Amino acid sequence: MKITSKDSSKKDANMKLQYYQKEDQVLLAVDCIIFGFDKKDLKVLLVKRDFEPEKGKWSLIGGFLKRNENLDEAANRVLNTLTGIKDIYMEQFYTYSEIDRDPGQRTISVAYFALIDVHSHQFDGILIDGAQWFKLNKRPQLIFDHNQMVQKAINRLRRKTQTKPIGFELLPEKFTMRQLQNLYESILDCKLDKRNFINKVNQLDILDKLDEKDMTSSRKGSFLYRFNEKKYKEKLEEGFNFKI
Amino acid sequence: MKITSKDSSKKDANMKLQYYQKEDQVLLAVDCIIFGFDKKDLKVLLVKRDFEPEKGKWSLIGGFLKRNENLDEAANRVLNTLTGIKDIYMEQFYTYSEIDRDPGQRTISVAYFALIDVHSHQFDGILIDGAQWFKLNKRPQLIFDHNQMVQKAINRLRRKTQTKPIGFELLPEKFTMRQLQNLYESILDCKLDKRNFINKVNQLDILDKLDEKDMTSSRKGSFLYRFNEKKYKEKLEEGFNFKI
DNA sequence: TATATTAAATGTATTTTTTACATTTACAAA
DNA sequence: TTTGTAAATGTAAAAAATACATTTAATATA
Repeated sequence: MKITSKDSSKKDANMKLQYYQKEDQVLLAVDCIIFGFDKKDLKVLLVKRDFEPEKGKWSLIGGFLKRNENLDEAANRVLNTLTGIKDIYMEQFYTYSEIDRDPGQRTISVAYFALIDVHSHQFDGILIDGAQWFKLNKRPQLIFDHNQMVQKAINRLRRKTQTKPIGFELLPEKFTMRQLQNLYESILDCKLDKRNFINKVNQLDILDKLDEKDMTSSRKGSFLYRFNEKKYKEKLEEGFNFKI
Repeated sequence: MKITSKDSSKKDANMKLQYYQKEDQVLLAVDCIIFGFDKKDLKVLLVKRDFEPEKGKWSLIGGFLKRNENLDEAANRVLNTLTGIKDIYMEQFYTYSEIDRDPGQRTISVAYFALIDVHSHQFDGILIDGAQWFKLNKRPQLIFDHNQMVQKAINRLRRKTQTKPIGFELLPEKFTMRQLQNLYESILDCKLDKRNFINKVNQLDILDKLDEKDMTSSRKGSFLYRFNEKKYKEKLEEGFNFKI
């Protein structure tokens, strides 16, 4: 019975092949640039590759697309399998297709970037073997075209965080203004004026100021804020534009 | 001899397959959103599909990636084969991978948008059978996820033309200020103030004002301008940012 | 050759946004 | 109670964006 069912599924697959039979097929991979933010530094999660070719070298987290999933699903599966992480912000940004980009075999790779809160509980210590966080400007050389991918991801992140409120994905749910400023300073790689930054963020009017304070950074303590997504979406409908 | 040579090339192909043998392979397509600008209207070039499935319906121009080319090459080849157009501005922007997006067979499609000068000589009359320009807001329903692709391409075009001087790709080499303004008005779908627009463009200081006038639009005639790419690139190096 | 017509060309005052910048405050630790 | 430390706060100046009306150059026509 099992064999029969396998056969019939194969037949289905074959029937679907009727239209474009003569075309070349290729391997499709996904690679993920995983960004994290720790104190004042933007970081990227890399792994030591544990299979050939280029075994032992630093690499992005990646894997192959399977027949029964779309690319977003593949990216999430790969990420989850290799790191245990799930339900995080992820976005496809470019597809790499140079013929010899992967010496193992002709492979086209669709690159994603992901944003995670490094201090979230799903992380607590558990980084898989061979995975390591690197400060962006201290990252090692990567295999294939992965360096290029990281650079393009940084550019995209830089652009997008200025017009969409995705930066909050890199922070804990509750954060101080100073943390938010540090985040933007590290992403944009520049110094920002403290007062102007706070004024600007307050004008956006999409954060809730909490009654809690973070006491780790000073005697006085600094108020915690939380991104109010509902409010943001309401304002969007009214034509509001996020802009840092 | 021919057979031998074929065999050996097959062997080479097989040798390359050693690393990722068990992974699924898929068809990779490219689809092109070709934008043109005519008088006051942004347009898109569509074709009546002449093969199954969905034969006879309106579609983007597309084709399959071949083993011996990268995606940019595929996009250019497909465009050239189907329309005769070559050497134009083209940019990859998103990869579509829903499992049933193409009922013919599982196909992942990498979408490109292209910008052309509708009045350039390589066009002179010769539009292939079944191809037709449509005003953006009067375009027909398209097959598969092509409507989605066009919408995303428009968004990308809108964003990018505001920060990069790619709009000129849609105009003839020499153009009037009014044509340039019409172009931006149609891309951004809004009215712009004539004097402010001219002032802003002049401040950018990347156009050459020619001694020629275009006499078709008025008795007085209006001066022709030309984008000075060299000047633009020099200014870029000095930290200049294009912004309309 | 004078007149009419049409779109092109031009500048400024006002408003809004961005920038630069220094003092006081709240709390914990000594 | 004093001290040290980062947090909190507001305003004036500069720059950028906006709103807006008249004159001009050329052809066509009377």
